[in-house]
Amino acid sequence: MVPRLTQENYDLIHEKILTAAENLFAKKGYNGTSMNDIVEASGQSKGAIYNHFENKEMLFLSLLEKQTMLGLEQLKKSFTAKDTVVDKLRKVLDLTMVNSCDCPSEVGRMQIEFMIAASRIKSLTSEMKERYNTIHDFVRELIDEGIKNGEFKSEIDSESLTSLLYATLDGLGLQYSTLGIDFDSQRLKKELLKTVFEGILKKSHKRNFGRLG
Amino acid sequence: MVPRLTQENYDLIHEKILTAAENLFAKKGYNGTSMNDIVEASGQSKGAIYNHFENKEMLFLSLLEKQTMLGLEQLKKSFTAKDTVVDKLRKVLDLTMVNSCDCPSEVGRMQIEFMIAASRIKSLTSEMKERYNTIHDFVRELIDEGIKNGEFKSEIDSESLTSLLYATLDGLGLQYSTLGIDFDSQRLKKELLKTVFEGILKKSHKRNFGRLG
DNA sequence: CGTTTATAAGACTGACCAGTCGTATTAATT
DNA sequence: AATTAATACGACTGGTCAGTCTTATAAACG
Repeated sequence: MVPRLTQENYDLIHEKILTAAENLFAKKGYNGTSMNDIVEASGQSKGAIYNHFENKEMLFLSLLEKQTMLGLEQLKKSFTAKDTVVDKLRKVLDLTMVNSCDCPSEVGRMQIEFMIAASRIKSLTSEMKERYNTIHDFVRELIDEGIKNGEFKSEIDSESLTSLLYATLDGLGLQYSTLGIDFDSQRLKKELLKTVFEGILKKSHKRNFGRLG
Repeated sequence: MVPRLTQENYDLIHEKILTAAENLFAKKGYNGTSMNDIVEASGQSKGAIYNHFENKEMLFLSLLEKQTMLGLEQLKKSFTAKDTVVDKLRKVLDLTMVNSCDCPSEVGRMQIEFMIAASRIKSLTSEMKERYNTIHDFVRELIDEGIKNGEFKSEIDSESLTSLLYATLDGLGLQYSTLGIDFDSQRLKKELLKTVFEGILKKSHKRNFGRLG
């Protein structure tokens, strides 16, 4: 390998492309953003972009991968030793609701849009599934932990419940981003927690939940 | 007006276009279906299609409108006098889960795709919002009825709960149609009902619910 | 210093697609 | 039968866009 640029310059360009793409996808969506838009915004040439990323889809997946990893990392860091599972789930909800409802970065929206575009393409679907499973498993493990440590009723089905929780968040994000429905996300979050935890918490833990919720 | 065709012929062509479009949108999605596809499948000319529908978006909205109305009509017909609100909500869920999870017609999927495409266009967003409100209000009225007749706890917020319920269904449909996640929809439905109604039903109604759920 | 080669540049290509427009057809009217 | 006008027809247009390809540049190396 005889690179034309130093590693730092290469990385700089890589980052410039990613940053420009991230802003554009967030602002104009996946389909609404053309590669030429990214050329213009990044100040890099088309040749450069196609040298760094195989195609538009792979560029998007890189972005998604990065965001997922950052999100999970952030969550794990925020967990403390004395957090109950409910506390932890509340933190997951905090992060996800910010992304899906207040949409500062519109991560949720562009992800949903891409999922739909990608769902026609087999290779991409499996990559998206993997990413979905990463997050899904993270939540399911928390719920399992709650069953094990006696916070939640033992008869609940953690698999189904995870699907439902995650689907709800996806759905809220979808409604927000497509219809622009201005949810009072704080109130909604409270209601979601109250309703769901009312159904799954053991009686002995409900008083404790009420104090915190 | 001096129509070339008899009203019956006109209606026949109208229906042919709608039927062809419905199948194509369901199979290939909104973006994946070109007007030429619809020309081919319907056996009608482009001119004919643009004579019947202002443009692709309006054709799609006609379809959506029709499906919404049919769905609500079907629901209302299925309600009986001795149905509790829980029974009625279960019927709503039945219909929606069939559309969003078993996806025989992929209504949910193409709707979601269109919502995303349409959300960049102001005029369409308001039409989608109207449609959303129709269904949302239908569910909210049911929940209010449940609060009034004493089935549900009086402190629940019917507005938030409706958003949550509907978002969950949208989210499940999204996950199914984009990731092809093969939910056991019967199990999920049970879990959703159990969790949510555990949280909102008054104690005096819970035994009754358990018998039915 | 000249060769090699990874990388960048950006004009260009080929395919697609929503929508138009001039023409043809035929039902209703006179 | 002739006229009128709603409707159908389908080749065509103008524009978009992902991705390619040729050329240019500059870092590394002998």
